[in-house]
Amino acid sequence: MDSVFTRRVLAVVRRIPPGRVATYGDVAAAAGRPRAARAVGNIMRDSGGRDVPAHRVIAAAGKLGGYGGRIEMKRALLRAEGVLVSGGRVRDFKVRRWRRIGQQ
DNA sequence: CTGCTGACTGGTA
DNA sequence: GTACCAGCCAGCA
Repeated sequence: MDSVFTRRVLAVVRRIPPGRVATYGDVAAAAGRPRAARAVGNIMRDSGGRDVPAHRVIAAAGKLGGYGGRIEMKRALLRAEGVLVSGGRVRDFKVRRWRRIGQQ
């Protein structure tokens, strides 16, 4: 069974709109634990198979972060939503970043 | 309980 | 710009 924190994190990630991205820290904050970015990463790693757009969760400063060793797939999914990636960074990160998730 | 392990982050050099 | 580092925290042995 998932812990409360895990469920909250998954719920938050599911609210990220297509074409937008959020950092592990943003998700952690939205889930109520601003400093649990690493824990969020662990949850994303184990979120395979679930109905969760984990590819929209990236690292700080627009860096891609990980994707179970399948970064190419992460880039492809983002590109399919109109999010361009170059030099290992999401372009227009500041504009595409989804903050304050949970407040609408 | 203790002690790792990370899809992390912000600070410093 | 890059590199290293301490702090962080859920999950698991």
